[in-house]
Amino acid sequence: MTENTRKPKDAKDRAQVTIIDIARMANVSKKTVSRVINKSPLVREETREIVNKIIAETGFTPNPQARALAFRRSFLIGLVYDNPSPQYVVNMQRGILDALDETSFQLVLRPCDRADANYRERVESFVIQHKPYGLILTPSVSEDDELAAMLRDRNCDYVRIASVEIDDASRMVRTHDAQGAELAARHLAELGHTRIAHIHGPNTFRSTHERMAGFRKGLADFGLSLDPKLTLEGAYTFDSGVECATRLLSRPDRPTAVFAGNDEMAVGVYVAARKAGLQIPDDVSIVGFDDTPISSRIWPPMTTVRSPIRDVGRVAALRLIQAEEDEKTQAPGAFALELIVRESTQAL
Amino acid sequence: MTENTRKPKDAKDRAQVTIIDIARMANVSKKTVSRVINKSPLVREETREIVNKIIAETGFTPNPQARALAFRRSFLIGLVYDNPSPQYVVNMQRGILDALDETSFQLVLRPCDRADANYRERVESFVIQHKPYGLILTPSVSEDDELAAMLRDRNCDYVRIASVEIDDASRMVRTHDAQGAELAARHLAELGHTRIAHIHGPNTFRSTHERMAGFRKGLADFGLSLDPKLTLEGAYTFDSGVECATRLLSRPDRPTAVFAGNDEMAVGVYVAARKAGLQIPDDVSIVGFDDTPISSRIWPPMTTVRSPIRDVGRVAALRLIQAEEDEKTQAPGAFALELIVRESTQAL
DNA sequence: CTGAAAGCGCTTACAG
DNA sequence: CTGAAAGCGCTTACAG
Repeated sequence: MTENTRKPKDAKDRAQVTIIDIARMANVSKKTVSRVINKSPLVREETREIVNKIIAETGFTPNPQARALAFRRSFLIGLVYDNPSPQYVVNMQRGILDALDETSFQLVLRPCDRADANYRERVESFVIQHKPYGLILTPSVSEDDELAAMLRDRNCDYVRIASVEIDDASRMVRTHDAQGAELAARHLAELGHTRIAHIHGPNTFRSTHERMAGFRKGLADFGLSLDPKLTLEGAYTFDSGVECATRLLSRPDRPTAVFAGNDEMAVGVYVAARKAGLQIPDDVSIVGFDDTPISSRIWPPMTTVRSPIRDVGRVAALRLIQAEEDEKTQAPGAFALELIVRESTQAL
Repeated sequence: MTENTRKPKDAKDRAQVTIIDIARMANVSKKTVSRVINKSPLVREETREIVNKIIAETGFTPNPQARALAFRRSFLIGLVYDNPSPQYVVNMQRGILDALDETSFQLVLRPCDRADANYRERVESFVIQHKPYGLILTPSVSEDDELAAMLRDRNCDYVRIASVEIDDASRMVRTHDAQGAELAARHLAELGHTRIAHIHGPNTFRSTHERMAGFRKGLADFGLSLDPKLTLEGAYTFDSGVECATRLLSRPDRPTAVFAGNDEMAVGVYVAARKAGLQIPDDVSIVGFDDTPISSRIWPPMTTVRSPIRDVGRVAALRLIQAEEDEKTQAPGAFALELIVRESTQAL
């Protein structure tokens, strides 16, 4: 092996080990090394072992820039999001990073703004320029069929996270929002509430309708229904939660329970309740959605629907980076939600 | 120009425009185009204009993978963080993305865990493999001199965000934590508080000592000092805030005000106060640090020290991507903090 | 199952 | 100020 030693290119002997070095040491062509790296089946098992051994010994890792150039595809996974809740984004990032850890894929952030008329073009430019390995789309951008069509057209792999099946199963990771909202409804009904308000998200979001439909279904099981006068459209933001709740709680027939479409708005309901001099849960029960950290930090701790966002992110990333064969042994493509009962709800 | 038209490589005529196409159209060598792209001064102004015009017309953008391979340096900016507060991370990301928007730099996430014995090696592997254009280090990893030394050794550019000058000015973005904490102390002293508790961060963090020193100084201006019995070490986490505050608030000589080293812990103080049956701010005033979103969402809204994290992120990113000449006209390398007075503090 | 040639789209080092 | 050659470290397409 000493005869293969190359003169170091700099004083610190940090000349990068390349596929050529490995090829020389293994007495094969660099193409064969490339085949081993890319797990091609067209390599004799014995050859593969020799090459892998040398790769392990030298600590060689292929240069991602060179691979990207030759592959015409980079090793970046783009997270495309347009989400009012920072916590959702952070949890999603964690899940994706869980999956990318120890791989040579990198997570790249692509926030966007659906209100921006050029937002699809911006994503498209990114795709054209950086040729990401794949994109993960979170609600509500995940619901944009035009965006998805553009990506297919551009031959860019993607996974859509959504509460409804809006694409091929292989390109979807689903969260069963309706079922989660149903749990919330049943919980409130079981506690004896009948005058129940719902502050939902923007009508342009699929999740809004999913959650509302599930909530309705849960109520219906107890012979209850959603009073239109107690059903308000929020914006999934804290401020909109405060505003809607202020209106609801000042009504003469004030609701005894409020189900908010996400935690951000639910926290807004807390503040509106306090400002109105109401006690939680004595005067009003509150249920949120997402189980973001704030729900357990606020007082009283909030009953909410847990969406396993981190798991969702992990599975979405695995979808993109795993070979098709592995995919069969893989995690589920849909996640059930669970109700986390804390202290913001109580029997009437 | 028609004679330069190349046969499209695929049906959709999406063969990428390359530097060669531009060179042909401009009647120069590709090297000259390269010089224009890289803003080399060694190009005649007239030539530069012609080339730039054609670049603009064709919408050409140089392939980042090819550039990275040739440059031996990628266009990725890595955010290296090990921070207990998700909000800090999100705000930092936003600021960095503000700066990278419309450039061809991409933000890549590199969370790490200082408790992991191999954490420096992990960062090092990333640097060796991906050759990032630069790294942004946030507290507390930014305080690790060994990490910085490794990066210098590896010729990897970086910016450290910290509350004290621990590196060359060009590699630092500072937040004046001490000065911010001083504002908090003066505020509480002016309100007439004298039995003031402080829950600080881990002793291993520089920010802990900066904030504590500033707080002490502010108190001293009013002839007050920090009682060691009312000074507890937290972990910058919500749970540690609850725990420390529970101990403080159950003392016979219960403090009338608590200054927490960050918002996360301050929110823990809220919960401990409520559990102890105390009213905020009537029974106890609370001041946090960071002005993360939760501080304005919680009830009563929290008085806290605002750290312009997003701005800090933006400036840190600009430091990395701007040419040296631009740097002179650039934003400041240090940020003052401000006290946001809300409703969690009141006169004794 | 394996390899030699050409190429991915840029930049460096050298020459003029 | 400009360019021809070689190279960055891989993979594709082809051949055997």
